[in-house]
Amino acid sequence: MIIGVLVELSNKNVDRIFDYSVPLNLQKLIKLGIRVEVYFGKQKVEGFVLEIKNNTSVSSLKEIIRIVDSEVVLNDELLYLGRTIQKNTLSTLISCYQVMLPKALKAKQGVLINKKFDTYYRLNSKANLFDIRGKQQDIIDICRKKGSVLRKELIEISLSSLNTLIKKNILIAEKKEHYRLAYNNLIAEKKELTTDQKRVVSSVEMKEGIYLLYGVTGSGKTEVYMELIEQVLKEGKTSIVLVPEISLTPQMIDRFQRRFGDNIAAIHSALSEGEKYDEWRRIVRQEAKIVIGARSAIFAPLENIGIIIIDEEHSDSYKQDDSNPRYNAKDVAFLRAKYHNCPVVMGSATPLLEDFARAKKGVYSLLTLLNRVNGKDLPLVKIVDMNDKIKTAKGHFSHLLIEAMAERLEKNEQIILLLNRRGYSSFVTCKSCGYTFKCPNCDISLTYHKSSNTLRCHYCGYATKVYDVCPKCNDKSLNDLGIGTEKIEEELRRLFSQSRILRMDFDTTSKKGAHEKMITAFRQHEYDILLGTQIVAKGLDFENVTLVGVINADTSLNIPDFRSSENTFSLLSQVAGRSGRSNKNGEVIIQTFNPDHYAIKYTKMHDYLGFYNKEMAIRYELKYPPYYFICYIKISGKDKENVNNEALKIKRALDRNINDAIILGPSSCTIFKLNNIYRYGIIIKYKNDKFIREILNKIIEHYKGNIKIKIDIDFNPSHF
DNA sequence: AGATAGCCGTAC
DNA sequence: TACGGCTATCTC
Repeated sequence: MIIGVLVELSNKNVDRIFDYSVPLNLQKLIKLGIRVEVYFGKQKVEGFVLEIKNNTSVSSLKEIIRIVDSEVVLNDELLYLGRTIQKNTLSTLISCYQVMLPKALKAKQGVLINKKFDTYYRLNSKANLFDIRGKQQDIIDICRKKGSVLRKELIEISLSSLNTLIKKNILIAEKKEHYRLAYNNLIAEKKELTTDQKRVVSSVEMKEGIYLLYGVTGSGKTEVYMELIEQVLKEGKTSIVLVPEISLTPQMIDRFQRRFGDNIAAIHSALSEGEKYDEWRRIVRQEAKIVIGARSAIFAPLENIGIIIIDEEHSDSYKQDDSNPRYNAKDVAFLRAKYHNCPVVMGSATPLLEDFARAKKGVYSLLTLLNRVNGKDLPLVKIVDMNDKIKTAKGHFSHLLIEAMAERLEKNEQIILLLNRRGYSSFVTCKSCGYTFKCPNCDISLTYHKSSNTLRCHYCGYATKVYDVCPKCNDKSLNDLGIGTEKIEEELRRLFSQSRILRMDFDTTSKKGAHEKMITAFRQHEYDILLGTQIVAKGLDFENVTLVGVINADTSLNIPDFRSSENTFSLLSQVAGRSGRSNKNGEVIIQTFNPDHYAIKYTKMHDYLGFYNKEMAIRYELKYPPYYFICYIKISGKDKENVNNEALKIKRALDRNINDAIILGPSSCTIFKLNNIYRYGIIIKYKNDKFIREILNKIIEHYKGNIKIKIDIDFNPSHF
């Protein structure tokens, strides 16, 4: 028997199959997708068995050292997914398999994470139970009753009696594996669905198909998901629910647990690697049938999947963009749904433009929920023009916002304040009028480069000198790059010294469980005002919140990214949706330097369709998705000259080989120099991807032996 | 990734 | 001619 092994080394030069022979005694244990340990050169490495065959062209074969797993870790479906993701993302095949598995199963890191065991005792059936009294008798009674009893429970009766019984060979110890997490298996009531929700549920056919559920904030999308999952569960099938990490709160998990008990497995970043490993094994053993998790949960080793749900589908967190493989969990969801012949349901109050376009075109089926479950209208949105100095006397707070806050506090209602920090500090804004420098070619904010003291466009490479006077208002207050939550908190305490203020941002929530505690405290009205960054915008459901204030709507508008308007509209609409979710009417106040910007205007009107039409026209004009696909190529290395030269060579090669595409760059990346590595980017806008991967593959092949130049390729990047 | 073989410069 | 650093090549 000969097997083809993919070794666990992340290098393009060894990212292929190497043949090994298998000693006779191990042959019957070899399966596709199992891991083996082999000598590779002089080093011992682990690898995945991807081929089982009888012959090879290799003249001298080595034998494998051992089989690592008792069970297959990559089933046929996962093996297939890995190959497909490799083809689509042009990453190494090994990285595609590694991304599917918990770190505990990764060579090197894995050895530190073990399964946890508990000791149990049971009665020795051959033991002589004559002449036993007192506490020993109590222990024996419990063991007789329960069969197998946890050591801890018996110690509570008497440690010495337990030890005596063990010594007399009356009790036999057993090791049982235990999971680090526990779920209640009590299954609670479910809510009666509204007519709207029922209509949506009944429109989903349980076969291959992609649905886009467009439902306004508070329209009860989660109830729809749970109803669909219940149907699937009744058929004996399994489900995956993807949510952005930020909205995978304990409340969310709790909600699913109350409905589905210990059928669920929740995978999120707050879990330790050991806990993730345990959840993974519960899934493999088919003990968990509903997997809830962020991006990587799409690789849950479930069999017989009946539905895949993608909540907040507009979220950019479904795309992995910081390391290889740069995959999108949505694409993987579509592959898995096809494999299992089941539907994918993607839901959002502000669907990603591309997805709504596909729904309109009929590629996806559109489902809508236009009314809130509570029967109330969406909250009233007021816009404050911060250019108007008379309105903004008190620091970052307009009079209108201060008055509205005072009014709500008077009524003992709660307030959420959003400090928009997205894209913080990369662009230059005028402090007095809010003017931002933009690229004349791309309509994208210019980024400040300190080293050369220039403003640059990261799309086309356009560069200009930094002005010290604002061209719009001639004021000399350029370059004030944003504000921090601490500063706002200070102002707040001065303005509302009687109120209880809770600040929530990435600094205050980094500790395990801190996020949950804060949310619970706010829900129980231990605080009046919740001040935070994006973290307060998503999915939270507080019934006493009647006012949402946005301190600065503009920062995310000025990000040098063609999606900045969409992201701003999305963020503002989402945070607005936190207001008035229960029986009290809600209000939203948005402070901005760009009151006439369409992203702000359509937020005010709660008009997703209006925004969609306007933004689509711009995308068409500027040749952005969904009219064009985008591929971003990053070329990096230590030698600036060398990197620049190679980037130019790549650009020329692309120009020669691709004809119906627009190729921009090379231009320097947002962080041009990082750890002494220089980075250049090339953007390809294309319609037909047939030849793109072919030529990019050749470029990768050409540079794979070159240690000086690193090439990263990102198809459909979520941002630049 | 990590080991090794080949190539060139410099030091005696 | 001996040593060392740099680079290209190979690992079943």
